Amino acid sequence: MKDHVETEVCDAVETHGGVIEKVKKRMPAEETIRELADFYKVFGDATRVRILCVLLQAEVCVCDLAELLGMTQSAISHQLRVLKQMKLVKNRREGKTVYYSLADGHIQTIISQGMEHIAE
Amino acid sequence: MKDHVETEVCDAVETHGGVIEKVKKRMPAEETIRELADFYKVFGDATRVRILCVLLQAEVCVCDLAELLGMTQSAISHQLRVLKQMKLVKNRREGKTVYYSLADGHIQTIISQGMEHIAE
DNA sequence: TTATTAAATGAGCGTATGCTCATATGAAGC
DNA sequence: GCTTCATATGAGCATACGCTCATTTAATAA
Repeated sequence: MKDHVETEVCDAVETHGGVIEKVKKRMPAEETIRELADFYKVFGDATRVRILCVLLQAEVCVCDLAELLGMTQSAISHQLRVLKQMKLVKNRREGKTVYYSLADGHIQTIISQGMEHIAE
Repeated sequence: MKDHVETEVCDAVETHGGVIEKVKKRMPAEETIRELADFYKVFGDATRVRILCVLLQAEVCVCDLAELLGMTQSAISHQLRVLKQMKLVKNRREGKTVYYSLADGHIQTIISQGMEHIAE
């Protein structure tokens, strides 16, 4: 394995090189992929999914979320911040209370899509 | 407001208790949510997304993937294991070479869905 | 058998992540 | 002003994760 610089390709089939070039050309931009991964990362935590499942049903305040999910207000608040940064939820203030709701209709679709897969 | 034991709910609006009960009843099972989060977690890493993007286009072997993505064979192999455990990819052996491909048509849909969202 | 090549895997390490705890902010009432 | 209640946020910590490196497994060929 010391032939030429950036080649670690097995030589089982000679055509690999050609396939590699073709695939490379059609790959999404690195930035796009990174954003996509960051987006899905948000769904990759049970607490956040649970929050989204609640918001799928109703607009609720932080303390209700904490009660519903049996978690600390602080923990919920931290996660809501993540969800908001990724534009998955929005909020509105009413006096001392802050109400959160889904920011986007896609979210329902995305969750359903995942459900379908795990249902096999 | 000290009506029942596990109440940490704010009393901004009296109806919260009712909403909480309703939402609770319609929540997916904990196990389902955990599985869903684990499923999306797999998409939450740029390397794995890149691998999936490659496999979206062609069936390739491990060393081709490593070459394509400019990464170690070991790193790729570790990630392929994760993808396989989650049933996102399947493989077939041909001599010394192992070819990987997508295990499921859903994956295309899921990636597209994410792309749509980040495109805003 | 031994050698070679592709892939898989375990250990270890540095970083990221999700929580807790304490504190800060913001809004209402006194 | 001060107090209370709902929420936000920073620090710290324990765990999870993704890579590297070394080694092992698997298949072929000599």
